[in-house]
Amino acid sequence: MGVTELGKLIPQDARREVKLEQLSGRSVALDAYNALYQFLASIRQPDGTPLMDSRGRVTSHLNGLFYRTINLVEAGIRPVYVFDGKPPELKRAEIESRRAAKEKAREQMERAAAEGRAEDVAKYAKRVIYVTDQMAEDAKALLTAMGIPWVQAPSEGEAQAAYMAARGSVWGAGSQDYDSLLFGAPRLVRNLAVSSRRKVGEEYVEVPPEVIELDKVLKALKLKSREQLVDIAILLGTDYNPDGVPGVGPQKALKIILEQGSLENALKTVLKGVKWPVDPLEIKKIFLNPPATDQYRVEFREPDEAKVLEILVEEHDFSRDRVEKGLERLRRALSKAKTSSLDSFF
DNA sequence: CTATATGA
DNA sequence: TCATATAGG
Repeated sequence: MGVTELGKLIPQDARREVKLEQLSGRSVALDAYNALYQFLASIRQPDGTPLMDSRGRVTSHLNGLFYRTINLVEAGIRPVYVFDGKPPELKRAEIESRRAAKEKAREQMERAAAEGRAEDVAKYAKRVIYVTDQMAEDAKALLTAMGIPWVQAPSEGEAQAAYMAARGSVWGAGSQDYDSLLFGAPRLVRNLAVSSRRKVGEEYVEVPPEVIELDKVLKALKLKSREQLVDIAILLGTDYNPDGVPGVGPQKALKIILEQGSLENALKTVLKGVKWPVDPLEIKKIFLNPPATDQYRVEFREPDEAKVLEILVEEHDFSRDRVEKGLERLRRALSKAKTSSLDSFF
């Protein structure tokens, strides 16, 4: 989810649309949960069923991860996937409320199925998506076999990705959410995919990758610091207070922080009396100083092709032919990157 | 979401 | 070669 409202505040001149190839040679710390969730949401049959192996285990996340990763590497991009750890205590209420919403959607889906309303089944199925621990483990195993680095975050994955970008371990953080900027990533890459066509209603619109720089965002909004951006986000709503402040939208939030200078000041003045589900200053602390580790390595390896085949073909019933083709593309892309003197993967 | 088949 | 439809697991 993240802070969707914040997107409305980020003007066009702080965004830069790019072609995938323009990111060649750059490394990006990708929010793995974000990616897996999207694969699970979109890689489905028309009736809403995800891809599954013969034992009924969902494989949509592996399908998406395999091909997306190959495409990125082919474009010369070095992906590093960052997995979530333990969520902050502050997120507990929101996690519970999401769980409840999914439970409700699951009931609606079952009713629609019983009543033979196929379209509704597909609709509700997309609300009942869980990225399970098993799926994350599957994804890590596949990445390891492909020779692609991944990092286990102590807490929020986006915070870890931002930390890695901030200290120069990677060029940028990749996610659909804007939280990476709040966590201090100097650059956020959104829509990092190849086929960038996305369904909007009945139409398909092109959604190219875009790079958003924190400095440009602050400048465009005339903010003094990331801290003020965090303050605005808290007014708009974050994962820790999803509803934000009632009656405060992007423009008003910006105005309040520009005028008051800080959330602390605003709380004493224009926001006096506002009820918060959790202490807003605790939210601020998480964004400004989130748990992150420096126990990681951004190291690419030769793919273990036999292992990839074992996981995808033998274990999960992928077509051997397709996987071999994918591996060949990966091998070629890596060897190309390896011989290029400008940018070595290894 | 992405690969692949299909057919102008 | 390209756009569009459909399968993938």
